[in-house]
Amino acid sequence: MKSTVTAFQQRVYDALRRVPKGFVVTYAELGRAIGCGSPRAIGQALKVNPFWPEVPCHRVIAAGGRVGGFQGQARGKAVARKLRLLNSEGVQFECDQLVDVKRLYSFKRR
DNA sequence: TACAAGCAATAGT
DNA sequence: ACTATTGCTTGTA
Repeated sequence: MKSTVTAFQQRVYDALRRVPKGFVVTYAELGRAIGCGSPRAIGQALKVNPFWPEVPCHRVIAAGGRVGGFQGQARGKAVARKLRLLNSEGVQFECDQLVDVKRLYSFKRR
């Protein structure tokens, strides 16, 4: 199978690459950055993630500071690994929730 | 080409 | 807590 990267995925990866290390971004913000109102589409694109680890999908979290899912698992070890990765980058989580909301990155359009 | 099903969510009730 | 909505991808006919 050939990895078919669509324009939408390109946008998602491009926006995600803009996120600096130690920061996280929510599906809503990311979707807003690429002009998409459906975070599920983003999850679909991140699930394939042909640009790993260049595209840090583990930096994408759900709204409200929740963790969300990872690698196709909305709950499980994969999510625990995601928390561990983020914790290693300086983002602290507690009870599957973001501790420092300031770690949330916002896409500023200008 | 057309239709149907699925996905790491969010918002509203 | 549950249901409805939403945008995109993939597979089958």
